[in-house]
Amino acid sequence: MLRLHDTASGRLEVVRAPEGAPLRLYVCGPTVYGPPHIGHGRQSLVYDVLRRYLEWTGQPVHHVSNVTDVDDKIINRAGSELRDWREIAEESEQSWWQAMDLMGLARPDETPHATEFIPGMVEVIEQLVARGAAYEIDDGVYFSVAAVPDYGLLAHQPLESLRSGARVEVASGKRSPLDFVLWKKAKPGEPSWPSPFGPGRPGWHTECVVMSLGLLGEGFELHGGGTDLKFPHHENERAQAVALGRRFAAHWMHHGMVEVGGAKMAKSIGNVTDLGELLASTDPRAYRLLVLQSHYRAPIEVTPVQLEAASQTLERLDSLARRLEEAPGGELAPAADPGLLESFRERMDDDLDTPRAMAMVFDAVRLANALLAGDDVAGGVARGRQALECAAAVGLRAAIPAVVSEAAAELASRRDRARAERDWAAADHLRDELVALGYRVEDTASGTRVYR
RNA sequence: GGCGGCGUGGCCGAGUGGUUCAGGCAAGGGCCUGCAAAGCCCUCUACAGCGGUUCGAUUCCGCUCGCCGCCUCCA
Repeated sequence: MLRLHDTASGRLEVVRAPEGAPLRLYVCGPTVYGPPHIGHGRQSLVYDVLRRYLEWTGQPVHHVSNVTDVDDKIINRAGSELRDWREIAEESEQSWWQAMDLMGLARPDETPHATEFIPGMVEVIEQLVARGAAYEIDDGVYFSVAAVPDYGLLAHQPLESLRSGARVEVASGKRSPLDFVLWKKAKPGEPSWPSPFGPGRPGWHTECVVMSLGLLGEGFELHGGGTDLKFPHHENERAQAVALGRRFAAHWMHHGMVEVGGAKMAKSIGNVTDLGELLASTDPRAYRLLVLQSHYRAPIEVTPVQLEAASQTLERLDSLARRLEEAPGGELAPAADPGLLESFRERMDDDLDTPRAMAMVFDAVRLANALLAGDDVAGGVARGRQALECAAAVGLRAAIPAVVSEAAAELASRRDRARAERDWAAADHLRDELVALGYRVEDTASGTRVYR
């Protein structure tokens, strides 16, 4: 039974779908105005892990994640590059999915685009105006936070204290500095859609309300996103739903930021590492492992040193997989002792304690290796398979050794013959040849093992 | 100013009121091996500081110092 830290209550809460139904998960996706950075990568990994884990336990998931494809940032970039805003959005989204595929992420079941839901958003805005929760002024339609008695629930601050800290300028006509724009009236040259308030485009906070409720339904189980979205984005989503009289997310989860030298990585600060860059230079699994080795709510540093350490760790997983593949009688290994799988689930169910879960996995890896090296091969295989299964449950797959070329296989068997004849010079020479071909060479009880 | 979080061994990074432990990386020693690689074993015994509670605190409470996040766009 999964329990997660719920941002709304501040406590661990059981997150559960109705019997037999998929667990409905909504995650705030990217605004596509540039290539994804490693912070986006972490986010996608966190929810990929959650989703895979749930599915592994037999709980299906209905995962929706939006794509904000119309927004000031996109429009501004289009303006400065003298290009069509749609082109920016499309190309940025492409690079997004490219990176996600490279990371081995299961795509969300649905990826709604803001521009596809504008009529629905206009409808919601009209309803909010009709209910007195929104008002129109010169430049747009604004939501009145005063209309929601428990505004500040996610921020854990009363309206008054949020207002006193507000750094945002009071737009002319806004009733409260915290009021936020629902509909932006178009200026000349800006993309626009028709509405009763004149041509314009929606503000950012409305799309997620319309898409999540529309695609998942009221009271969907879980809404996620970066901790920086708690306020105001998620607060404002929720405020709209409340003002509409609709049940919104039952639970909220927020993941921590990627930091650089202790400071949040953000495009606005300029300390951003491109995700594509990282994936080009590292085994993408290393980033997944790095994410798994820290808790999702904690901030993480992603440095070359850490990625290198993670890659080394991965090598333990991969070498175990090679060993299992060759273990004599592996097919006859006894059924896995459920002990590890049970404790693994316990750790995961406790607010996705992936660091401890991973510690258990690597503990099991070590134990499996010890058994395999000793006289309990069957036990080692069973234990090893458990370890690999747990890793796979969170999307971490041991590398499947590349198919060895005929030439390499020939070199390997010649080396075995040389070794049998104790012709070490020839054996070492053959090993060098294999290495030159890009293979790694290990000796095993059954002879030379080559892999890439 | 308000709200929230953090400070752990050479590095990263978990966790807990008390016997033995996170885990990984790195380092050193050993085993195995013709050598190497992989693997296994051992070593490296830390919890910012100061008080308090307690039979006992890294873990609870208070204070101090340092750092960070949110309150504006942001994953």
